[in-house]
Order: sequence, then C-alpha cells, then structure tokens
Amino acid sequence: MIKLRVTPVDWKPSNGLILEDRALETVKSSTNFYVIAGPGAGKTELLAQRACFLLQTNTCKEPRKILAISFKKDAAKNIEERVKGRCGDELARRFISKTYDSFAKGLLDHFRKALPNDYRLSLNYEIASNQEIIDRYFGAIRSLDNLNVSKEQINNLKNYLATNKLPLYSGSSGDINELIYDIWMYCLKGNGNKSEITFPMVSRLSEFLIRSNPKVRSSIVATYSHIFLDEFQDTTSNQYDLIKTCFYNTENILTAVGDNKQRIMTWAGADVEVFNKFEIDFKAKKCELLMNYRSAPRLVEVQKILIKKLSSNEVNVSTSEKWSKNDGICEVWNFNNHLEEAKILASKIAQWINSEKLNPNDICIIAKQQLDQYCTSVIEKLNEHEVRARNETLFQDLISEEFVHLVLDIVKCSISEKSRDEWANSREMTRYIHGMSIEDDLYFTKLRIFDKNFKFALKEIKNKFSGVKSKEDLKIALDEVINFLGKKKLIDFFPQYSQHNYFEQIYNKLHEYLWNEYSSCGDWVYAIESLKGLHSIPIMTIHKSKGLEYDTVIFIGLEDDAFWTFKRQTEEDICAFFVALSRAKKRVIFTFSETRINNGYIRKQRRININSLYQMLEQSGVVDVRNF
DNA sequence: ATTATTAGGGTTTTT
DNA sequence: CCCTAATAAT
Repeated sequence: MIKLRVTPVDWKPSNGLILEDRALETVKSSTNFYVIAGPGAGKTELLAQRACFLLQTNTCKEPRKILAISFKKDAAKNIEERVKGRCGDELARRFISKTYDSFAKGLLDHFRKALPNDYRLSLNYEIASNQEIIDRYFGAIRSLDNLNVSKEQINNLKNYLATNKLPLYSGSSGDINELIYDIWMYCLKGNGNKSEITFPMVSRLSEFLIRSNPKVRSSIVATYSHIFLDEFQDTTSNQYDLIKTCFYNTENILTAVGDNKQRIMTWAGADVEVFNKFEIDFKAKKCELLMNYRSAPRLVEVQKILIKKLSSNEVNVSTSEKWSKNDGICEVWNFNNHLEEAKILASKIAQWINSEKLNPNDICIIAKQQLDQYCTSVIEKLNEHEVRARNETLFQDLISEEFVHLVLDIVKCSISEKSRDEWANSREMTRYIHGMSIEDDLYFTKLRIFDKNFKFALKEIKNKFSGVKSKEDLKIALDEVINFLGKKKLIDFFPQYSQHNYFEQIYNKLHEYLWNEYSSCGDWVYAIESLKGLHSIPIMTIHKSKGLEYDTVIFIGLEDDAFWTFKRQTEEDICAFFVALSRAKKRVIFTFSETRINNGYIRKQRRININSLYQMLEQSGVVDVRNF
C-alpha cells in the first residue's frame, strides 16, 4: 500500500480551516504545550488538526500512536470522528481516543498481574460506586461507633478513598487513615473472591502499578509518542497523577487544552492548580487563543464582561467574520409565574422553529439543576405546539453506548436503503466483532462470505422489524440482531458488558425506549432518529451542556433558589453561568419567574444573592423584557 | 403526642 | 439557602 506523506512545511490544515497563527504554531509544535482558550475558540478542532499533522507528516512515527484523553465518552468519540474525517480511517487507526477511566482501566486490566502484592486484584473484578462500597462496608463490616473520626470526615469519606497515591499509610486503630486502608482492603478482597472497586480506585491502582514497574511504564511510553488532554481545567489530582507517572521526564510530547473560566467541577475534585503544575512538571509553553468562532458579536460582548470579572483583565476576543456587528440576542424574560413562563416560551420556540427553519435540536433548554422542577411545564406546553422536548439525562447513558449505536445502525440500514453511513459503520464494526482481520490469508474469501451473510441477516432483521405489532415482538426482533452479532462475541469485543448485568440493563432499556418511540410514530427510521434525539429539544443542566453548542439557548430560572451555592462558591457559579451563556451561537434567553412551584409549594423567587450576575448582564446592555 | 433540632439533598463522569 | 425527613427532647 502506498502511503502519501507530507513534509511538515507543506502541511496545510484540511477543510480549508483557517487557524490563528498561534494555533498553527501549536498544531505543529514539537514541545509540550498548553492552550488556554475560551468557548468556541476551536480547542477540540485544534487537537484534531494536530493529530492530522502528526499522522500525515509521520511526525508521530509509525507504528507509534497518539493518545487523546477526554472526560466523557461522547467527547472522546467526537474528536475521534473529527480525526477520521480529516485524515481518513487508515491513519486514524493510530489515533487512540479514550476517556480517563477507560485509559486507566485498560492499563489495569492489561497489566493487572504486575500489581504489588498488597494490592492484588481478582481477575474478574467489578466496578461499584463509592456510595455502594461505603454503605456495604458499614452495613457488613464495621459500625460507626468505635471510630475516632469526625462526622465531616465520614461525610466526605467517598472523596478521601482515592485522594492519595498508593501505597496507603495504614494509620492507627480507628482513625481516618486506618478506616480508608481497611475499606481498600475490603474492596480488594471483595465479595466471594471478586474484588469490587470504584473508578477513582482503578486510576490509583493503575498509577501505582506503572510507578512500581519500569517495564510497564516504558511500554506505555513507547506506544504513544504524543498525548492530548482535553478539557484540562477539570482534571482531578488523581487523573493528573496518572498522566504524570506515565509521561514525566520522557520524550513524549503532551498537549493540554482547556479554559479556566469554564472550570465548574472543583466541587467534585477538579484541581485548580492543574495548569500551573503542568507548566512546571512538563516545562510546557502557554498559548492563548482569542477567537470565538461560535457566538455572535453581541453575545461575545456579554461574555467579555464575565471574562473581565473572572480574570480581572480585559481580554480582546474576536468574532468570526460571518457575523455582522449587531448579530446576537441576549435577553432576560420576566414572568409572573412558571405557567405563564411555560406558555410564552413554548409559543416563541414554536414560532422560531417555523419561521427560522430551526430543528428542535438547534435549541437547548438549560437549568442550573432539578430539571423536573424547572422544565416540566415547558415540556407540556411545547407538546401542545407539537414540539418535543426531553430531559437528555434520561437518554444519555443509553445512546452513548457503542453497542446501542451498533444495533440502531443495523436496524436502520436493514429498513432503509438511504443509510450508507449506518451500513458502512455497522458492516465494519460487525467484521471486527466477528474477529475478521485483514492479515488473514483468506481475508477476501471470508469477506465475500461475510458480506453474503450480512446481507441475508439484514433481510431477516428487516422482516422481523416490519412485523412488529407489540413490545414483545420488538424483543424478538432485537434478539434477532443480537443473535446475528453473537452475544458472546459481543461481550468479548466490549469487555465492559461482562460485568454481571450491565449488558441486560442496557439491552432492556433499549427495548423499552425504542418501543416508546416506535409506538408513538409507527416508523422505525423516525423512531431511531428520535431515540438519538434528532427530533426533540434537549433539556439539560449546565454541567451536561459543557462542550456543546446550539443556535438558541434558553436558560430557565436565573434566580437565587437555583443558585443556592452562589454565596459559598461565587466564582464557580459565575463560571457555570458563563458556560450556559457561551453555549449559544445566536441567541440566549434567561428567564426569571416571580413565583415557581418547588416540591408542591409556591415559592417567591428573588434575584438578590445573584444580583452580580444581573448587574453584568445590565452592564453589557442586556434588556429585561416584561411584556410579550 | 407534640415540638425542637439536626442531617441531608440539591450540580458529575467513568467499563 | 431552604425545604424535608428523621431523630431528639419535652
């Protein structure tokens, strides 16, 4: 096979994308770098371009790889797709995009036997939540009585479990260190010889085994020549320790990107100092980007006021040339009560969808938290306008599963001829699952047979799905898909499904949710698209919205009650507000309602504690709308 | 049995 | 912060 190589000097960003000079420098950099850039600056795009540069110029020398680490599965998927799209599947095979947890767990599973004796883990260990482990420990092993530990320490116990590097200090009888040590030992010993640990513990074990085995470490160092770290501002000490143990004082080149003004996870353990640590430990150079390709100029003006407040220096953010100077709408809408709010929002949204030809998923409804309390009425009123809106949280864990995607792709391309992407994806995926390798001498013969079987299976699947009359029928049809893939092969390919009932849980949920969609429209293609969220307005918390963008954002409830943490963590809450605001490309509406139902009580809403947020809006010329 | 006090929840991802 | 549920005190 001929491989086209580009010299670093000749290399140009693909898709005609223009990068700021500084960004281009980072893309081609051969030193450790960190990129600080606000919303819409193209941080992820920069990483994708850099991956293309490294692969296309063979700066990341074959067969070495690029390791990209993100927090969320969809973010990891997103950057992987961009790289595939830019430089093709062949080169993208050396681009490994993972979440922190899958990276840590992958290492642990591969090198489990190299764990130091005291921290041996059973072969088929299980993942549990912090709370589960703590509850079970105090339920079965120990009472709280004979402990020399404060109440606060007990409350924060779940945060302490994986705070420190291994090996643990075993403490003295009854104190916090001994307690933590004992819980660790309880987890490792586990239930009937099956260890049970949490994800943060996975990370700690992984870090420990790499630190204590130079050979393991050097194999990681040799595998990856370049490392990308996305959303770096939210990195915890635990995660940073793992990265540092792997790559400190090596030839590997690291690139971290992030934005301190979008740090909204310190309450969950994000390390405020992480960029400084990175700068010192890895002698990393800093690069600041000052473009906002996402938001219209009026919205960027509002963002600038917040940036000034958060960083106490003026930042001159530029906007994309596609906008006119006065583009962008930011308003506060005031209502007497939540029903009036729901009614007016729904009719306005329906109007936008019709007059501006927006898709429902060009619009996002955001609340600080407790989506049921803030958004139920709007959903009802939107339904009256035949606009669907849904709490995205309820679907996220389902639709982010690779296996769910595969099943939906297979069903869609069996039903509809116009599904080339789905066909190509599911064919490739199924080939992998069935263990077909291009290195096999009989590959092409096998491929012919495979394609024949695949075609036949699609036909069978189509028949089954076309005949579905009830929820039970759907189960039979889905089983047909699983049988074709082979449940065992599926589990071998996606080892996470070997956890005791993880697979069943997801499969049952898929069955139920897909049935709900199908029974309301009677069309499989539409049902699948709906399940993926293509026909509804997503509703989410600020935290979920991080990293996403929409034409229009409606933030419901810019009120004291929603920002009950404001006094305690003012800066973090201003960041949260900034994140919500900066999701919008063209228009963002904040609502304030004089009263709101909370747990069945009508509560008067105020804007006293969060007055500084309103001041900033006012300062940037945002108007309070009262009459509609 | 009634009232006073206290603790907990509410923003998160991950195989 | 501010509501609820559980527990303690009267």
